[in-house]
Amino acid sequence: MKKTSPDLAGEVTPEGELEEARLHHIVGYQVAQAAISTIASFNFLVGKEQKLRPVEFTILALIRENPDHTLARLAQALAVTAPNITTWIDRLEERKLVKRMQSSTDRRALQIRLTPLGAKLVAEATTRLIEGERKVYKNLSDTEFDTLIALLHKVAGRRTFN
Amino acid sequence: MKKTSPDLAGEVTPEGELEEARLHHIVGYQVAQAAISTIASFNFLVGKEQKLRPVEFTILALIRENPDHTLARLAQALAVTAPNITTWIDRLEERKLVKRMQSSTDRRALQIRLTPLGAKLVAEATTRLIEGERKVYKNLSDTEFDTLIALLHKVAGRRTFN
DNA sequence: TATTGTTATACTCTATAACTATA
DNA sequence: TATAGTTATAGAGTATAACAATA
Repeated sequence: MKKTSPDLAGEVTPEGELEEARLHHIVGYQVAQAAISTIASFNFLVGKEQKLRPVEFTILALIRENPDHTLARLAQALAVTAPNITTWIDRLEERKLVKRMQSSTDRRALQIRLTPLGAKLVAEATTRLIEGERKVYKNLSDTEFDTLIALLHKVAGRRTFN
Repeated sequence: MKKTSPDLAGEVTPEGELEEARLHHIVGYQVAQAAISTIASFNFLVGKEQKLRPVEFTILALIRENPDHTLARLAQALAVTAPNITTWIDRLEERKLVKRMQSSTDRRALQIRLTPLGAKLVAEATTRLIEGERKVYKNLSDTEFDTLIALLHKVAGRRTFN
């Protein structure tokens, strides 16, 4: 990679190291940059082999955690719209990974559960990820790893601002 | 919100608290969940008012940090394809926020710089975000906040796995 | 009258392929 | 022959609106 120097045209901005440093203190920026890494890591560890996208794993994981959730609550947890979640669940149901079940108390609502196949897939993917991430992110100590997860969980808990 | 109990159909998965706990130890999962929060936070703090999307802010921020980067390197930093970055830069250039400049050493390459207007926008957005996020994520102490950012930076640094 | 979920549809985003200009 | 960037185009993802069924 050859180093280049630009034709300064006068109407560009001058440098400022202070400004540069400030960007590193924005959580959203760092989360976005970290997400690029974790998505690539996911695809490397499980995505290709299990034919599972990050979103699909997250959906399965959320269903796994909240087996009695309705589609509406699942959509809220993923911050996507209702028609959107319908499409994703359609696809997962076609692959026999999840199953829509009618609520016994509210006949409008559907509840989503993993099938044994879906549960198996999530379990396998989870194992691969837990073991794989420790290797991928071996620049973090075990303590740092656990701290990071705890702090991210705190961030994720905040969903409303006013 | 009414609590419901599903019609168990026999082919659904039984529960398992151990499995549930394991999901929380996947960095990618926690990053994805945190990103939902930080994107919502961004839109609340600057997105609407400055008509800037998270991606656009990230692009401007990256240009701000690396003013001599070529489009190719910018695309790599964002993990998007070349045609994709062309479109984003087109839009930002139309708004007079960035400027393409021909490299003096490689006549194929273009280097991207912020215009004064672009630099002003990033600076303002940065200020809003730094102040705003501290309020939004007030469930984190200042120390935790700094630790989180440092650890995310470590994660973001890992981009290749083999 | 409000809510759950689906369908229809349009819009945005992203990726692949083909092209040019230059190295 | 390989690389930087653009254009053209198709596919995937997402959102809004309208609808049926139920609360």
